[in-house]
Amino acid sequence: MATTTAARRREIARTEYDAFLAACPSRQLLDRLSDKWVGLVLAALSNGPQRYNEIARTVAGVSQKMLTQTLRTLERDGLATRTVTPTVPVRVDYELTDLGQSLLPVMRAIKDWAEAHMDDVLLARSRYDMEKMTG
Amino acid sequence: MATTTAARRREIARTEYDAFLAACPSRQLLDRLSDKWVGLVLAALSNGPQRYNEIARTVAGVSQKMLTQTLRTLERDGLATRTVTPTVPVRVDYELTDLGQSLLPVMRAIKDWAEAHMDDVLLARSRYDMEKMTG
DNA sequence: CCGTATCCACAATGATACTG
DNA sequence: CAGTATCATTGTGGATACGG
Repeated sequence: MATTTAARRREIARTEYDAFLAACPSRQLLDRLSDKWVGLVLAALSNGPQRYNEIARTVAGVSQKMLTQTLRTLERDGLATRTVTPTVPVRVDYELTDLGQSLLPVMRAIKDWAEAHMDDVLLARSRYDMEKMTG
Repeated sequence: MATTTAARRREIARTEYDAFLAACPSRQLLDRLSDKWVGLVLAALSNGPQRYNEIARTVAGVSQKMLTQTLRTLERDGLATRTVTPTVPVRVDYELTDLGQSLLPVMRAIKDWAEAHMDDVLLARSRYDMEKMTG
């Protein structure tokens, strides 16, 4: 009995913690921003409205599936709008909302830190790896 | 021949883009920050040096494996230091470096935006889902 | 042109058990 | 106390083919 208690308590702790994380605003935001394509699409849209294929060209490496998925989550979260013009063939424009615009300074804070300090990180990394090898 | 060319060009584009992303400082930073546990460990260490088990208690939901892995990457990237005191049993302290400290304002920018705007996002999300259901 | 649907490969995470 | 090693599971993204 006693042996199972520890495992059981860990399990409960994890469940509670998962709930806590799921409700944590910072984590929710980080989950969005850290998506492989969100940042790039945000950057593409920061220059004004864009058509689907324009974004696809700007974010050259993205697959159709992931671009659509990314744009859908942005729309769902109120960060971008999707406007369909029912011509033939159809035309779809995406544009940042005010909420989406307000995210740009945050992205820039990240970019600024990265450009200022990532070389330090890279240096630390190679030193660390070096020491590992030499013993 | 012509049919394979399109797929081939996409493949090349993806390879080049992957290389571009791998070299992009912002993406490298986002990859770190977005790690499930990095933000939480950073927050734990923001109050000063901590022992391994103290961090484990603060970040209640983390497994031993992930905590160790997270701390190792922070150390490797020069964001935290690891100090071993060879008593019996051994004592290990972790502490943020200046570089690690400089990351805290960035985390706070993220946290501030999240606390100010995530309810808007949640609202937009539920409206979007509602419209989906009602047709 | 702008997607959706399906399948598949691989990386990330956690549970568990063991060590100095 | 502070890890390491292994296995099982899940999630994420890409390729491909098809639809409005």
